[in-house]
Amino acid sequence: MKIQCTPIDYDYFDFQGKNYAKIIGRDDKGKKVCLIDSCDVFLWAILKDNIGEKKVKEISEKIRKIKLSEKGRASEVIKTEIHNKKYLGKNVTAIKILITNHKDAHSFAEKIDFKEIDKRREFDLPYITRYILEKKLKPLQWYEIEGEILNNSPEFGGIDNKLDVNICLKVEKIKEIEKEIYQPKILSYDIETDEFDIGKGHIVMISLVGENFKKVITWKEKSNKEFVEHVKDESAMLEKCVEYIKDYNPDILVGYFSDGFDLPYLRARAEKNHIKFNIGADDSQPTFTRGRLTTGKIKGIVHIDLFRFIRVTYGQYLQSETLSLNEVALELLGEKKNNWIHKHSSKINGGEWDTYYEYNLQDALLTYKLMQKLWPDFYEFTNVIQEPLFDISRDSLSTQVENYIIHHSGQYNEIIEKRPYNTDIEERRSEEKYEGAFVFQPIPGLYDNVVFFDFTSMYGSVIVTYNLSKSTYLEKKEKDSLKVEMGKETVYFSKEPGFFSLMLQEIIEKRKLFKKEYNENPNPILKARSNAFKLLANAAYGYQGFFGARYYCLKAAAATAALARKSIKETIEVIEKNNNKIIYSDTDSIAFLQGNKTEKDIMDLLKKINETLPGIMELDLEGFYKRGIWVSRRNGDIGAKKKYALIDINDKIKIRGFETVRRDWCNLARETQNKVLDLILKNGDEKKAVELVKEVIEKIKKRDIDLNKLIIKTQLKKSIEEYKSEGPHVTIAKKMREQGKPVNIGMLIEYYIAESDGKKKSLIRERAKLTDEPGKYDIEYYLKNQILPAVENIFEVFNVDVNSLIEKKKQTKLGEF
DNA sequence: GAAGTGGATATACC
DNA sequence: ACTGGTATATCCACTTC
Repeated sequence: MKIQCTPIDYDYFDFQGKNYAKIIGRDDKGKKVCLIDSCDVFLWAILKDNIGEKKVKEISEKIRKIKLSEKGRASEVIKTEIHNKKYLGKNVTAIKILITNHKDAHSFAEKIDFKEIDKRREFDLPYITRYILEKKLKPLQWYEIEGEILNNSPEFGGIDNKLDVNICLKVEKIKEIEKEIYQPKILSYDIETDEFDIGKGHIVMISLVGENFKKVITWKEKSNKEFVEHVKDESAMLEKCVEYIKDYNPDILVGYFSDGFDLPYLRARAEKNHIKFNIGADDSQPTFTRGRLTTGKIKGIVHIDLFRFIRVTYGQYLQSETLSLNEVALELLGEKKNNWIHKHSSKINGGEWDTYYEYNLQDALLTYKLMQKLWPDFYEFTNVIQEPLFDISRDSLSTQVENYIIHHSGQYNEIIEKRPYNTDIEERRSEEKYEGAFVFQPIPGLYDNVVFFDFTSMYGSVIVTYNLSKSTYLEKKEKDSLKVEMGKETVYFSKEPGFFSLMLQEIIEKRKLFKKEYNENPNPILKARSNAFKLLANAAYGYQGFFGARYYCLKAAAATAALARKSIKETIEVIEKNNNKIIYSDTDSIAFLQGNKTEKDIMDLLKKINETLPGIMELDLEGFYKRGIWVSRRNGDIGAKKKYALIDINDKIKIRGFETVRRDWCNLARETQNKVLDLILKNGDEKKAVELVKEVIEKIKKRDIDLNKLIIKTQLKKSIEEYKSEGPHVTIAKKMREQGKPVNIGMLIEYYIAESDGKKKSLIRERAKLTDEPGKYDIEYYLKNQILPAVENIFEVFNVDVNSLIEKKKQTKLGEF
């Protein structure tokens, strides 16, 4: 039997003491297939230097005879092979130890403690990773698979009988083929419940959205809406839901925050109703792994929680202030959630139910559309990193970088470094922080004609150019090595290119290539591809300084920062020597005055600098700006770093660091500051802006401001009990909890500051009120703690004291009484 | 009980 | 605990006089 198919979900099982991969995929006709396959499982024993050939063979033989019997499983070494490998860039002799069961790799590693053995490695690779590496059956690519059909076969304990797939194949031959990018079958889901705590209240309705498929299943009010299906009770609703999912037979079941809410809730209610939520391809129920975050897994279907993917890998490129479904959908799709204020189902009137059903359906619809929109990104990440979609959608950035390394180490014949033990992690975490980026101390002022240069992928380029990594780090000075001075300390790196730098070089080159291709031919796939490489390039530096990394090397991270500092300072000097005044610089960018130079002069300067830059270091023109403003810090009179605003030739404004871009300031302060910056940058003076601020002050005093504009939003970053210092948002979170409102870690807590009602209340938190709590906003607070701080330093640039505006008015006002 | 200071906290920049 | 360091600013908690 020969089929064409693409692997989607990877799982594995044990049969008669051996491991087998169980892969769910689709064939070219859209049928669900299951592939059963196995691969060599092994670990490496790396020998110490200068062990004679004979001795190596002897040890190899000794290892060959090791047997284990653990957890009722007899396991043994199948064979051993002697190889010339590389480990951290050095040539080593290593014994490849093939064993019967992957789960015993750790135990074997512990048993191999001969004195001639230096290190044991690759006992900690997950089986699926090992399988993909060995068989090169990469997720979402296309293959021609030859194999034996399992049909009612007793082999593997009759596994094919238990699986809801069209074909079950025992793999014999794998051949990669070219085909179009796979478009998965997606089903999205969303639930509405009476209570927020998992499983506490009833599930009122479940919505499902797929291609030409929209459903809301409910046991509450009947409806004439064609998409609403009414059943008799919660239990029947859950069973109907299972039926629809099985019927639709998706590759991907997607929700928004579904790891933390929808899926565990469904599972909990099924349990309460004594039924099975058996949506797995083998009729199993979803399972949950309890880490810091709950993760919901379904056999044979890739469960994706879009929120998680967006938060770790995608969020940094979004403008949205929260990563709520509403905001993300608005930004990426231009669509919103429907309006609905959550109520217990007992408090909903008959006529309101249709609104509720539509609201629920819209959420699933948005989730479905978002999944489609982000599919190119999921696909490209999977393609580049080569781990299964399930992991790609949840892994942290460091893990993504690490998996990229693992799946590309073969090119370098490298034995993969081990994961750090807890003792290693403890030690790493206790290491002193190193000096990071250079930030130029700006002088407050309004500047005309500002030019911005920046380095492309600066840290990545530094790592590649200077070859900075764990494998190239030298314990002591060697001849022809690179010397890096970092304050008191001096470190050395080999000039022999290391595999980490080579890999990163490839990543940066591909990023440049795909970016260029995208610019010539803009399409979502090229954008996603370029983005995937950009993300890896940017994360590689942080990875080397991350305590959990296999290829952790704090010295390399410190040297990267040191050489980046050196590089930017030297570039600053060149620009200064060209008679251009430096205004600002942060990490990889430099702002300076164009002065009397033409744009061509500036481009020539850029070209000249690039000619002298080493390796793959590259300086780019970020832009020409008509005007820019830098202000002073609120306490102290020096210029504030990381805070400036620019206007370009097309009157487009770019704001960095100001309150305008901070979500923990009330909208009135943000809007006012934004308008002030706009007026100043456009007009080149402050006069109109002063008038504007006066008006706002008057409005506040007259209580003419809508409360919505005064709401302050602060994120609850940990549980209420963990706070040592109780800020206003924590007090409000406490109140919300008392009122039975949902309070979760990560939530934005909303409140406003009210006038104290009689008793003296010196603390701000004592005056903080919930948005729906009646009260009068505190005029003084909003003037002195919101509006003034937001504009004071901007006007200071023009020697205008806004403080006096408030005080003066206040006196006249007092005089009136 | 006001004033000053350091710590805790949140958020942004790159 | 789940990439790094640099920086601003608020509000609380505590000390001091």
